[in-house]
Amino acid sequence: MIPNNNSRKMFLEIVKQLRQLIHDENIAVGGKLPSERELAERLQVGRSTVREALRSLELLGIIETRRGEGTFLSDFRKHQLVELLSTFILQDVKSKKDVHTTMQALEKDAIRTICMTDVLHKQSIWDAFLDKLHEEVLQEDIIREIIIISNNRLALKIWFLLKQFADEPYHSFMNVEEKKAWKLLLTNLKVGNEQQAISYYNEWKLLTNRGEIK
Amino acid sequence: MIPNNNSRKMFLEIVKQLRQLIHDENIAVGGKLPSERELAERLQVGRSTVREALRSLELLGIIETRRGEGTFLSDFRKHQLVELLSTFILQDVKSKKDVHTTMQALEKDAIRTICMTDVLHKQSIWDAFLDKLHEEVLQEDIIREIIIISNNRLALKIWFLLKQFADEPYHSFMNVEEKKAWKLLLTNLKVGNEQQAISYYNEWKLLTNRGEIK
DNA sequence: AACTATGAGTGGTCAGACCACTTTGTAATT
DNA sequence: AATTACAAAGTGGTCTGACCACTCATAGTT
Repeated sequence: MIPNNNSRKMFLEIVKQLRQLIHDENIAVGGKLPSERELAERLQVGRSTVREALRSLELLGIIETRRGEGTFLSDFRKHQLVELLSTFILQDVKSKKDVHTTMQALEKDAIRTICMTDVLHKQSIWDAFLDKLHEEVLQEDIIREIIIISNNRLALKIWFLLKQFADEPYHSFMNVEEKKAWKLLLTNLKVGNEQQAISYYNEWKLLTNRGEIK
Repeated sequence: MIPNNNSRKMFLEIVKQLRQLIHDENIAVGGKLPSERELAERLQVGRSTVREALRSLELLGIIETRRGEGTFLSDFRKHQLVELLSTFILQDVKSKKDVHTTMQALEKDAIRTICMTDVLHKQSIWDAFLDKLHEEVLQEDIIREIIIISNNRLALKIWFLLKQFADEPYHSFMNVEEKKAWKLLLTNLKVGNEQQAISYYNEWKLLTNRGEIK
């Protein structure tokens, strides 16, 4: 229960336990964490050790501290940590390509899952999406909805994380051709035609890659 | 020169200065940084403040510390962020089913990618794998190889991470039936027959889920 | 009722003390 | 002379206690 062995790095253990604590106490974004002194006592470590863990999470943008007030869980999906880290990490083209490839894997799987599940593709929501195509619609909005409906929250979260590293097609509006591909995709989706749906997905992907040189 | 104002967050300043120091002294990857005590004196701050900055960089994977030896600049291209953030993301995902589903999405995509790419499926390595099936072989070993060959390092990283949360089929050896399914899978894989390969993949998945109640 | 002062609570920083571990140099042994 | 054993120095890991600066609620004053 108490891994206070010396060989292990205690501050990493505290990071782990903080994660657990946030989950157990159901602390929401913006919520307040226990004070450093209280954490030290509860976790049976010195305050400096707690601080090392907290400072690490702060640099990551996971928490936010305000002197005199306390430590708060922050919305790390927004903050600039992605920019900070991307300068170190996903620099080379190969990595960016991996991001897109992996996102496509998740997207296709969502489509396939929906096609194979009666209760999912036989929903009236697809007609609502088809209507939406007459308005201005962002590429990412409709895809996000599809992944949501596929009912894999983990995949959704990973996809959401990756999207912040991906730049190209997701933040733009659809043009006429893309809307056409989506119309065909959705039409096949709502009758559970996996083959055709994936086929039109691939067609859409070819369209969004306009201008990109690989 | 010395921003020891109280309003500013000192440890963030130290992070900045450490980056400057690494640049100025031209410390290469694997090189040694000054000791914590020396840094504290040179930067005119307490050792604990230096440590908070160092621990942050360590959690980011930018530096590496070895007790008794010192602090070293590490290769930050092996990004730790996906692991870190994903573990924080995974906290509120209760269902392990999502983990399995997502892993399967990555696995299937690797198989499909290989089938669709001549240079990948027309490799002699598949014959080597078929030979291996005569020995004791772990489920995860062969899948890992497939994802590696699909040449998406990000997907591999995510898959590897998820595997730590998934216990069921991956850590066990194959039985006779599973080997049979794999044999058929690999046979179709090496001729690029995507449909059949996926089909036998699904068959294998049914086998590994023996005893599991969903 | 509005304002002020005070104190409790919180994060920010520092100094000093051990501990555990690695390396290195030196003394003892062979 | 070579090897071994041991002691010391250096390093990161952790804890403690002490201030400081700041925020906030509240008791007290006007």
